[in-house]
Amino acid sequence: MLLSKEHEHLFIQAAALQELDACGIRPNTMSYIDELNPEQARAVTHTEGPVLIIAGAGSGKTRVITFRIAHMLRSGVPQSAILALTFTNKASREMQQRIRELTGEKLARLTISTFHAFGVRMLKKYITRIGFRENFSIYDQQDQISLLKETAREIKFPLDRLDLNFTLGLFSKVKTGRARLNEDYADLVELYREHQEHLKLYNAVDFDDLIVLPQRILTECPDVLAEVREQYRYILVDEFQDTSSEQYNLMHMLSEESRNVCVVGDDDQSIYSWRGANYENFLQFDRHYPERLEIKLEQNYRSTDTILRAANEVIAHNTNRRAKELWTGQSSTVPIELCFPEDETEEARFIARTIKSLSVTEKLKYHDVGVLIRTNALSRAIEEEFLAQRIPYKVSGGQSFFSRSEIKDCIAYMRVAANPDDDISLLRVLNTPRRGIGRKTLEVLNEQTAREKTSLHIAMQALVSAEDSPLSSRAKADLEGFLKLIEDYRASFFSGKGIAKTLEALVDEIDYWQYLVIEYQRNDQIAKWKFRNITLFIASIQDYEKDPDNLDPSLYDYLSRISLNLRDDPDAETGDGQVQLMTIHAAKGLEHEVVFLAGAEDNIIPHAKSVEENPDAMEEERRLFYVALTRAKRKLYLSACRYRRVMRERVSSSPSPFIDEIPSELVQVSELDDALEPETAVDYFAALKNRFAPGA
DNA sequence: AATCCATTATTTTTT
DNA sequence: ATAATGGATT
Repeated sequence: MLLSKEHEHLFIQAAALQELDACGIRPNTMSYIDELNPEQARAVTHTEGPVLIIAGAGSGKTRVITFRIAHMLRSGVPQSAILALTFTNKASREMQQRIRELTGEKLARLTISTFHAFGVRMLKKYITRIGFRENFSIYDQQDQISLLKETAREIKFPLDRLDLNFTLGLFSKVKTGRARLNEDYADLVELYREHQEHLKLYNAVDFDDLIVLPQRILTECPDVLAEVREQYRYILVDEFQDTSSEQYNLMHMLSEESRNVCVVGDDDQSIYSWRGANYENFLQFDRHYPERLEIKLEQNYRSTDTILRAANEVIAHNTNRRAKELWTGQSSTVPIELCFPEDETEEARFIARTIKSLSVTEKLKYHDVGVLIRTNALSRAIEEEFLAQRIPYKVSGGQSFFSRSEIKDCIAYMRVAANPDDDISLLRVLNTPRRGIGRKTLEVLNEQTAREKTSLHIAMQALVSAEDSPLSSRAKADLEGFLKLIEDYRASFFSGKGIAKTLEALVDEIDYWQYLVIEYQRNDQIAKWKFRNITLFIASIQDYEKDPDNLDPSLYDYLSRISLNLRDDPDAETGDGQVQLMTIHAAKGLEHEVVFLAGAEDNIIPHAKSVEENPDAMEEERRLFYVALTRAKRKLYLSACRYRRVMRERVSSSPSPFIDEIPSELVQVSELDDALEPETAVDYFAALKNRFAPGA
């Protein structure tokens, strides 16, 4: 190919104009075409047939996708015919928002959702076709771990020989066809079978099922397949590099006939292989859609030349990638800044101080700053410093509001009301608050469930009414009371009373407040704080119920939102004027004027555990580092501590090997001036005190 | 038989 | 620092 860059552009521009012509749209009515470069325009206007868009970091991918959908709508494609699949809920919300702004239309019939949320939609509609009952529960990792423990106990699998996380990961691979239970894992075969059987018994599905079961429906019910294909004639997949084989298969099933499928991705930003993301999908796409149009977006509009060169150099060390070179017109003399703080406290202090001074000297707004970390655990020191320095910040990800024990208790009650066979949730609330149902009673119940192959709820009903019940009359009475509670509130949740109102009454009836007071008698502040969280939770359910955009506000719908993280976190504030603190994974797709990468150390990135488990992970860790670098628009800071507190010990730490892959002329090592002013020290303790004892 | 209390091991990333 | 487990206590 001897065409110069400009010639190539002209050539592609001409092709884009032709596409427009073919749709009967005159270019001058499509003003936004002028805002796109030729490749982008082509990607927007080529709506028929398969398209593969390789979109480098910062190449305007989101613009292309939103413009493309807007363009299709303007060309007369009905909203209901379009299915846009994203990877995270944040991405799908954002896409919805941007398209709404662009078209100025209500988008009630447009489907933009994550693969998992789409799976839930399908299951809600069709799950009875494959022998499941309605009102299924969705089990997250936590629930799955509890279930695995229960199952192991039941079949007397020695718990101390069971690595729960490893086993769960293996089971997930088995279910999605990425591993087999061969002779190495012969002892796990029974456990796996029992585990799956329990899921079905409890009318529960896991995250993998959300992708696998819809495929089963489509395979077993040709009428459903035809119906769904007929509806979604245009399919778009964002973050294609993060799709798993199962997700790919689902997408392929839907688009095989219409062939209008557009996938957008960047292999250099594939950072979810631990969740099944499969690089092979690019090759698979080439095979399944040989007539596809391939478009490469390589012009970067985000970062300075310095940052981009560093990122390019780093990622070039990976061997497994499609050739690609990002370029930008934005030259810069501002170097990447690297520093070596003594420990994580000093690192946090450095970050906080730098942000403060930039906000004065450069008039930088807090929300233009992103602080990236490899693991959630690294956030603590930084959060404490931000609190001390009164820097407003927002953490995305990590321990969310919904994983607090008091909220989980509420959710478990709601889940049991929706699906009484959900043993895992039932076990959680059975004796919370304490109602005298303890170990011995549970033993009897467990015997019954194992013998009769039923859920706990059914076993309880049987034992309460049985004449020759092995239970004491007191235990019987306690169980009976519990069953009646569940039955009453189940009815109430499904009556017109409202979810929030019912939950409020339930919390009141079980006297959860008293329970908190007893559980936390040494610290009544905590009890107050937790009860306040419940109040917030109830209020957020009320908001959900009042929201006119929710077509069908039911308990069931609300619970699936929560399981998919599709919810409005009452903790999350506007985000305006707040420094964004998050993991690199959570930062994908975002950009910030100034980025700090904290903990750029060996064993953190690359993460020791991930490399130890799987040597191939090295390249993925490098991609992760690459993603971190390319989030920055103007200025990038890297910091690597000399020592770090790991658990309770202070261990020495060395810089990440990836730092050495950045050309040294792009980097400036900066000295730390670590004088801590006395009044800041006072503030620090005041802030801490305020944090742990609010209002005191 | 249920609950209380001290000792022990445990931290990757997310739908 | 937190959560789960096992032994002592009511």
